[in-house]
Amino acid sequence: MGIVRKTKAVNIVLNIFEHNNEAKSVVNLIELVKGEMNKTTVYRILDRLEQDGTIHCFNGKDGLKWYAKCNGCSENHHYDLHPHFQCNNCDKVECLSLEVKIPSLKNHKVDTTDILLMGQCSDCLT
Amino acid sequence: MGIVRKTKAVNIVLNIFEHNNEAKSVVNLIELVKGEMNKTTVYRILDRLEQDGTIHCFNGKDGLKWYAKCNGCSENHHYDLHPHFQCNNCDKVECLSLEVKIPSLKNHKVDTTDILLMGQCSDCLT
DNA sequence: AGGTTTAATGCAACTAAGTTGCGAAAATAG
DNA sequence: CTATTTTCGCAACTTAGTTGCATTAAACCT
Repeated sequence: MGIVRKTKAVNIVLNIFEHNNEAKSVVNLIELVKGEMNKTTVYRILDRLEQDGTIHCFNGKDGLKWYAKCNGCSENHHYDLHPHFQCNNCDKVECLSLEVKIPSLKNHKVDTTDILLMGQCSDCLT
Repeated sequence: MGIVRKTKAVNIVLNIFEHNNEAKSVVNLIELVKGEMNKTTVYRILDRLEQDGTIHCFNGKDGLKWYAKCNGCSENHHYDLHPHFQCNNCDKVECLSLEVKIPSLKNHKVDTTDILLMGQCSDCLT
């Protein structure tokens, strides 16, 4: 069970994810809402939103935690298997709506994947 | 330019990677050589071995740095594009020698990939 | 071999991400 | 409007990883 009360802080964080579709690092989120709430609160709200299936979590290229809005996820099912792209130049992360076929492994059960492509984004290529 | 001097500490670290083929987290490596060298030294040796193409670096499921021996890498070319598998139960990481086909993205230049599969390893399945 | 150069190490102090415990504040139920 | 219980703020903490500097030890040179 994730969010049970719609507090001011929860709304602020939700707003950020609803206004643009970009993934955000926790560090960046904390910076964005500095003055409006405490960093502990940010971590806790993100946890709860993730449990609800509202957002999903993954690791960026430097091992930092990133979050982005979910599309079609619920508390019980996380369809987070899409890859992410992070720009080596501007650090921006995009969710990619591609299917990446993972060949099945013998004697292994694969539950989730974390696929990060790195390179130059369209803005930084020009 | 990575390793220029074969010191006692370098040999200890190299030995660990040569003796078994498993990937190791930096945290685990520091624990393994505690008493024989300083953690700063471990980080610096790993940096240098990576520059030489002897080992390669990737992020584990919790954002920690992991290293494993390279196969066919050199200082100038890193063929590290193979995926890794990390067990959700015992945390062990394996290098997978599979090709994962990444569909090309328009307006993006993909330089490297970091692909982590997570689930149950063969030891933990039985 | 012995002395010199310079890479590598140890140590301590630091940075930054993320966590924990607890008392206070604020949603929501009744 | 009050009581209950979640959520928040704060401060203190943990842990991964980094930095600067003085010391040690490879390797190079005659």
